Amino acid sequence: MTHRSPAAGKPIKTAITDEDGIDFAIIELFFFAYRDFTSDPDQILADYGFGRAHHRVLHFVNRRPGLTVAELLDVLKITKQSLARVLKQLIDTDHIVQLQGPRDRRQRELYPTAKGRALALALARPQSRRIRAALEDSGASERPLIERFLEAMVNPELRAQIDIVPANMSGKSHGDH
Amino acid sequence: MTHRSPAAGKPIKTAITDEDGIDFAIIELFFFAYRDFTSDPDQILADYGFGRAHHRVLHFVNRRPGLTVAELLDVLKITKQSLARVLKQLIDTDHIVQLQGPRDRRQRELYPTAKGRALALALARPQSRRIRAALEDSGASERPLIERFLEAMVNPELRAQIDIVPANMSGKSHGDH
DNA sequence: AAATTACGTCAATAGTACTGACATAATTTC
DNA sequence: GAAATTATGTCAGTACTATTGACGTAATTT
Repeated sequence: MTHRSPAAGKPIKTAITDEDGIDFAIIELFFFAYRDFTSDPDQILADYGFGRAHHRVLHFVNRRPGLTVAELLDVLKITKQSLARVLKQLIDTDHIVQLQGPRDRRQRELYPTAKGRALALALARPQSRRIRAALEDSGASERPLIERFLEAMVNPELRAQIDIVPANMSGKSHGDH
Repeated sequence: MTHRSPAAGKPIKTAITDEDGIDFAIIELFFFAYRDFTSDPDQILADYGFGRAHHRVLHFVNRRPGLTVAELLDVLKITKQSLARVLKQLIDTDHIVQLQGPRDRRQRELYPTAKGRALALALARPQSRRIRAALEDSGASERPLIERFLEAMVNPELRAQIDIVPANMSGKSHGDH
């Protein structure tokens, strides 16, 4: 089986290019960029026995303290069962606490503890450093443009999730969407 | 267990912000953007019984026809065993063929078939559309800037992988790195 | 009182990844 | 030519993240 099987098609020896107007350059850059962007926190998480799923939960609980389980599922686009294990571990290790919802007592509002806040910051630090360096490389004044591009990459109907974020205003000023 | 366990820390009710100079806005945008960017091909892949791993292999074999297994492992940053199953499936379904290396007969050069090329294009099409739309939203002239930013997000020592790509020159002209 | 909602949990399964070990063929080195 | 190294393939075992389906409980709504 080291060679081609009898019914196999002929090998194409030319590289795929921008034929059909496909933007392979940016597709590939996006893959590499995200691969390395997530590699920073992955190393820290390994020390805790956590994975990427824990990071995402921790991030959003810190960003929107008091969100409910249902809201978290909606943001992460995963199922209840997938969240269960990860959330349980974060609660057992005292990174997150849940409080009974004030209006609806069935709901669990999720909050970070001091420990959970500290870990979220530690995980975000190398990512933020990478972003700052990349912004400087491409001209520091270009931040709003990068933000607009990334936001435009998100499905329009899901962009509402972004703007839920309470207070990330430090010169954003993109009130035009 | 619906409430806090006795030893649990106190809930923090304020949202994490740009304290410590952490760029949460872009961290989060990058997560959302990549989530939706990969959701397009994921739907197509499901029809074939393939996953994201198949997509990545297919992409790079089309981008660098004739690359060897070792080179592919290096680009994907996964292990031989992880690649094995995915690559075998792509070969069995006649999307990829392997030829004996001309210089070194131990090597397997990987090439796409017409079928594999077609699938790679089909997977890239919605992603490219998304990128084009996002570029238009942020001003069509900003493409080189977005490219520079994404490239700067990649680990410097790994940037060599990007430039291996044979011919994606359609007005790139960023020969300054 | 009945239906619905929010959440939790159990069981079974899948996809992607890992480490470690071992085998084979081809090339390189001594 | 024999020995070491290299490129690849494969086997066994494990882990993490995710899935679907089913069921249970408490609280709210109808």
